Amino acid sequence: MTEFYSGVHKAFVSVDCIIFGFEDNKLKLLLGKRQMDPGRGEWALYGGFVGTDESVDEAAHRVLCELTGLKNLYMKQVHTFGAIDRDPGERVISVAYCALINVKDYDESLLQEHGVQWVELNKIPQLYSDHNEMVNRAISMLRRRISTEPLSFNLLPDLFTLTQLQHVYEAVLGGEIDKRNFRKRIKSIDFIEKTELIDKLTSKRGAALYRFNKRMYEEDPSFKL
Amino acid sequence: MTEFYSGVHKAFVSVDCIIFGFEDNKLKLLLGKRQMDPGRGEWALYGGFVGTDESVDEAAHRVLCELTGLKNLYMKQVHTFGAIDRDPGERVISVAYCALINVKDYDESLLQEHGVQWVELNKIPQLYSDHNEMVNRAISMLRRRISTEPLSFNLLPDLFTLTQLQHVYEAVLGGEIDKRNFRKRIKSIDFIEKTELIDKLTSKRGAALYRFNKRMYEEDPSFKL
DNA sequence: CCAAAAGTGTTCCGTCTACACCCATGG
DNA sequence: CCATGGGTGTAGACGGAACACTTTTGG
Repeated sequence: MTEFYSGVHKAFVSVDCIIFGFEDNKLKLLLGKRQMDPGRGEWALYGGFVGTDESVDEAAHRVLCELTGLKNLYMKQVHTFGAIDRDPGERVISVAYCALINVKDYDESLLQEHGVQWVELNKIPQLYSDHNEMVNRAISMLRRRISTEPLSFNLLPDLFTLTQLQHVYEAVLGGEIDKRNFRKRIKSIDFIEKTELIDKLTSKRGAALYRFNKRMYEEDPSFKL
Repeated sequence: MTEFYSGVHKAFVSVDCIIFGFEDNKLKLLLGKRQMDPGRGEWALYGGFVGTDESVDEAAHRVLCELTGLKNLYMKQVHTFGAIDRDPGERVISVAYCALINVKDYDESLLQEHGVQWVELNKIPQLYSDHNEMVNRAISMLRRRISTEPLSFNLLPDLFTLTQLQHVYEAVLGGEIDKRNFRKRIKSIDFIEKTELIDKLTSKRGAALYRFNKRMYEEDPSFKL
């Protein structure tokens, strides 16, 4: 109940982004090699410091936007990491954020520019400091939430086929899903709308394109898959 | 990927504790009136600053121990709050922690000493700064997790009756539970052990006392209630 | 002897799971 | 014409929900 500003030390506060994307039916994340000390050259998450003129959430969105050029992406706090020596240089407390992006929205040239690349989940190297732990927590969180919140659409284009959607669930949950059971459940969900459009890219016959109706979801935000 | 220690500001980092207890078949939390500016006299959570010589998790345990005298309590990070003006004085980023304690372990005289008291969940007043939001998040987290993790035992003495246990679930989930179905499920859980002891305090007939076998749970940490 | 809490099984219903074949089309 | 992915229904198993009466004993 007591607060003394004096005699209490301050710390740097940073954000680190665990950025998931979906490509080639695989879940991937965006990693790069650190271009600064400490830890130069090590694989790491993309991050940045929280400034005076922004909240922690705003800092996370700013950093993500610096990297991707995209705003208003899905982003949720995962956990705050505060071990004394987690940063070898200074006392830095870091708030990890999980982001989901549609890989097709991502400008490829920015990958080069920021020195980051998409890495498959099962090929994640050892990362700087406690970043592997951040990734692991983000993955568990994603697995837990994907069945109760409409997250999967953030990894796909606005229009998607049911096969694509199923592949997202398979990639996140790590297992095969029965096609007929999956589609049965989807049919019972009002806010996944079938459009008149047909995707002819992935099959000769063509597959119906669906859309996530956010407005309808918000009217009745119950979800179970 | 870049980190500049220079030109980046530091912030105070604090922890705030949402402390749940179970008494009179009600879920309660420990609140007090702030004894310091800013916000002196307002209802608030108990908190403190993170020191140089401790991790954020350690700070949370230290603060909780200052208040209750108890160590090794169940404690989990809830969320980090980082709005620019959440503290009217300085830039303070606060990590909220949820703790579960057995009210009977708690020394009543400490309540007076620290100026805190047990408040029923549905009688929570308006709190200082963003503390109401912290409480709300902690409650949702508790509700979500109590069905998949063996949290309930932290709110009870080592030995408890099934009726007590059921009351904990009813208080947390907010609804009545069928006694027979509840007990059927408990019977199928190996790590909730029936002892030979009988509690004669709450009923004339006497009720069997049970115990949470932590070792057994850790061997097979699956749980669903 | 009665009030008060402990303790005990069965039936029903909805949900999840397993499973195999036909369709449309581009090359 | 055939290879490729798209699309569809049913039956059986399982788990959760509803439901009422007997037991014990202190006062």
